[in-house]
Amino acid sequence: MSVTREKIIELGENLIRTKGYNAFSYQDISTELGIKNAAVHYYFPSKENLGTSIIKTNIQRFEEMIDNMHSRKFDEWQQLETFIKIYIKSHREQKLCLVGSLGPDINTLSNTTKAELVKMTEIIHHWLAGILTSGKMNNIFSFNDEPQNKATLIFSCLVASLQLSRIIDKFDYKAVCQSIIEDLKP
Amino acid sequence: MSVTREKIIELGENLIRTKGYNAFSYQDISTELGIKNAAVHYYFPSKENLGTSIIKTNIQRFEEMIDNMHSRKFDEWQQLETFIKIYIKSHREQKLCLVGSLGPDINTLSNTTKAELVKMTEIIHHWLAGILTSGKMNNIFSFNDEPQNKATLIFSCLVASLQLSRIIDKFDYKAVCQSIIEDLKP
DNA sequence: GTCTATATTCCGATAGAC
DNA sequence: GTCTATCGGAATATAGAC
Repeated sequence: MSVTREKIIELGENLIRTKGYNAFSYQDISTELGIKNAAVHYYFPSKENLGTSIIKTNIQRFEEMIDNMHSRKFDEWQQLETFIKIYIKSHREQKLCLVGSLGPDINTLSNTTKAELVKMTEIIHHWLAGILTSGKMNNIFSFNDEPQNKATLIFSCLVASLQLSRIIDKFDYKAVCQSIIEDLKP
Repeated sequence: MSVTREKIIELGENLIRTKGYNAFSYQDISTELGIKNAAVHYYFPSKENLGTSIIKTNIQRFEEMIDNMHSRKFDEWQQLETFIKIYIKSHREQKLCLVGSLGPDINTLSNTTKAELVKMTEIIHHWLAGILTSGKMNNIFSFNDEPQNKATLIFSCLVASLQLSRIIDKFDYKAVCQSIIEDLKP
């Protein structure tokens, strides 16, 4: 695996999460790397190709995190907090998450890229609903809603609060996260 | 006020809410109207100009709705439900709200357009925090959080659930809205 | 295998016709 | 006042050089 290829994936992801998919160009990436924009096409023939690869990389990273938490026997609270920490980091870096940045552009994505975005979003949503279900069963979490629905509410809050925090002045992202946590306490 | 001008505003708003700001072009609008793309530039010299006007129109519409609810003496529940109905309509039409579609693109907007988006978002957020505050004082709503923070949570849920509903299959948007409402009941 | 020169298309925008 | 012909530039992408 080429180093340039990895750098392109990383730069591309950051560009999507700061400027958006339809606003960044191969030029943005090539300039940063000190090469011509066409060189990027060698690694990723088309933009759709790059977009899909970026999402695939993220899915892989997410699944590795899940595996890691399982092997370390994290309970539901630890898992949720690890997940939320990803968002707090995004907020600190003034970036959106991939779902929140690509989601609004879904109607402009190719079928393969769209399919990958759907896959990623459903994996995260399904995982979140899973820990909410088992956490509720073990009386670690307390809430009335259907876990599926509660997962949607929490996921939505995390995603859109990142978006709002870049718009609204003096936005307290950590307070939002704290509310999500408090709300689940028995 | 020209009819063409109004149609451009309407088409532009729909394009932003379906494809996103950086994905639509003056061509999209002019084709729909059966004119040349340059004709659109007569009404809106630049895209930034059109974007700003679209947001201004939305702010006006929102403020008229608020005034209307006040003059009809809507209580906090009626106001909240009227607000949520806007989102249910957006969901039915498979469109995002303006904040949820323009928000992720904020770093690509001109200063004037950005300022207008900030204004619109803060107006909505501030209004929502307001009815939550008075609703809590009058024991019409029940929640522990700071109203400001609760407003963020609810606003975020509405915004991002629209985004997620276009990605995730069999997404129950009304259930999300119902949860928001249930959660506030005393 | 890695990258550059170059083509093509489309975008936003101006100048000017009616 | 309303719209069209047309420009300059940027975006994605191909063909081919090293």
